[in-house]
Amino acid sequence: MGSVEEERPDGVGSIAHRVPDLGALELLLAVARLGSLGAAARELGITQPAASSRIRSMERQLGVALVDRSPRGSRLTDAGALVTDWAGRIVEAARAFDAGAQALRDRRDSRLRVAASMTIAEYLLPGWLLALRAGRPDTAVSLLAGNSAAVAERLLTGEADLGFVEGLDAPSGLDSAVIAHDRLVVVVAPVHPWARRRRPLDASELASTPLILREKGSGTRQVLDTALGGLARPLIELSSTTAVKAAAVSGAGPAVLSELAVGEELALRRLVAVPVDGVSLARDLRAVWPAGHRPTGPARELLTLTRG
Amino acid sequence: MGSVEEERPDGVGSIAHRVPDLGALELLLAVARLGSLGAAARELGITQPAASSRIRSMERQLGVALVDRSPRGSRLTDAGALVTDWAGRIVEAARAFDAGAQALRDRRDSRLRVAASMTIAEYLLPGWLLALRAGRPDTAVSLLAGNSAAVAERLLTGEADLGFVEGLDAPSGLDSAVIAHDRLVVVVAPVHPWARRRRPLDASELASTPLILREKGSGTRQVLDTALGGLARPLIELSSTTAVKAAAVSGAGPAVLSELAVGEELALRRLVAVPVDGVSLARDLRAVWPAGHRPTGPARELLTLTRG
DNA sequence: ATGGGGGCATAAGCTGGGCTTATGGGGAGC
DNA sequence: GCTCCCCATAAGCCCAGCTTATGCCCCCAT
Repeated sequence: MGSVEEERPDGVGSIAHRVPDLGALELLLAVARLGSLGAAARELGITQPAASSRIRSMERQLGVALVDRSPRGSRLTDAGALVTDWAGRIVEAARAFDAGAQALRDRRDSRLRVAASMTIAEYLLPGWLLALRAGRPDTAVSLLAGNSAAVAERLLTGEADLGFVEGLDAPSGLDSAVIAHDRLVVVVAPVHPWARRRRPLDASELASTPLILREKGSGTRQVLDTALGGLARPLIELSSTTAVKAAAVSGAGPAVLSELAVGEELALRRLVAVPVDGVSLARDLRAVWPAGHRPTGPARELLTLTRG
Repeated sequence: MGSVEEERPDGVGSIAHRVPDLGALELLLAVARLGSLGAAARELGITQPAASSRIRSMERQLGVALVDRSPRGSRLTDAGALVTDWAGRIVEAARAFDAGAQALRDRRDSRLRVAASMTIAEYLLPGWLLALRAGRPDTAVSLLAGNSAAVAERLLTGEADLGFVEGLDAPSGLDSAVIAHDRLVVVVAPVHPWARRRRPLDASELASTPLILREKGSGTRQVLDTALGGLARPLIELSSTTAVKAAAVSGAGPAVLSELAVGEELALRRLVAVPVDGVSLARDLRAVWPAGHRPTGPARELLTLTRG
């Protein structure tokens, strides 16, 4: 009201200006945990005035009082407790990001070299890396992402210690253990006619409908092509899972994705799963390693984590 | 190696310096979606050089090439696709944060005033608000968090249109619909002796063990006290779910929390659930409204979302 | 072949947010 | 009453990120 600014209809567009940055959120979490601005500042290696000012500017930005200050410490307000919890989820995602990014970078002198398919690297590995870091903080992990064949090759040439692939059968020359199951799902935006569909799609219907797909060569695409007999018709081909999801959410058409990739979207009903019949879209997720060389050390540790 | 910096053992402490800020992550997502730095820049309302420089500094920070630039556009590298997906999850959490924060602030002239218990406000409402915003972008929602009694009062005095509470029975004077089920769980860090325990805990054992708890008066605490006959022994009392989780994860002792609150921690094995027997820790999550006044308009919309 | 447009990079300069140091006031405990 | 631990304010510094102004490259259409 009264501000000209952009022509954005408030709620669309850059969220970064409306959400405090990660440093501020971490600070808030520290304040919640430690009960004082000064203590939180010390933990983060900044000075108390810096913490004080940062919390205050966060309160100004959000328009809500977050902490009750007193000469004996600071406690969260009710709103502050909520905000802090929401902040925790952002920070959690950031930690997963960091764990993954570090593995992408560490290529040198890593004690554990992992090769994984895209889907697994995207959705499962960061969590595993976090858990591993919790138990073995000094284990440097490197990550190479590629398709099943690339993973197998890395293992056989000794460039990787442990691999993860999705698919119906284990690559030859490798031992494997099934660690989880996955399934491709057909998803549409809630506004799409298929969202209300009860009668399952069959193979021919799926094959004759233009779909939003990953490009040829991706594991997801291969499974679908195989299931349909090489007939999947692309509406558009996109280069990343994220792009496919975004297109589907925006209503461009039906997409086919791993259920790992759309779990959250389904929960939030940004996407709706369409029942499918007569098409085998299931696949296993496997840990793989060179035949006869049971994983030891950090690799064994990681393998244990993945099976729980 | 070679840098003095902090005495932090790399992996501990402030994550904010190792993770690009939200603006950069949003930019990366836009680049992935639109296929060009310039187009992404336009969408975010910045200039092309700004986008170029920001992506470049993000690549420098992460030590990984994210996009392949060409005179005809930019595409993600393999590593970039991974990073973009991980970034998407941070941004998603940020959107939930924003939706929640906006509801905390909007107190005035909101078309839908919601009152909710802490647990529901923390874990479920942001997702609902996002979904609501997707369908009805112009619905201003305000959120008041409080215990069941407070929620009931807000509804009865007309200060709120729709409420959400957790508990065994619906407050009197209100109509209600069960929208989900919840259960308190006993959780410990993986290093805690109870983490390997097979034999379920019984009520007396739980009552005689000092626990990390929310403070008296919180809904979670009340359910536990009731289940144990008012006997829960606090090891420490903390003011927020986040603080309780952090204490439990750090191994301070067993904590009792809603399973909604610890879902992610259990999945990542940062916490382990301890089996419990002979203590009724289940509770319903209910939508509530003044008796006889079925929700209409935006309230009905939201109610539909919660049952999906 | 040639000009235009879309794509990206580099350079120079400005601004503001977030940091620091320095200082002051308020409550609790020995 | 002295001391310690809170927090707030003020003044100044610095760098990250933005903008404007260029230039190069490639493709395509005229």
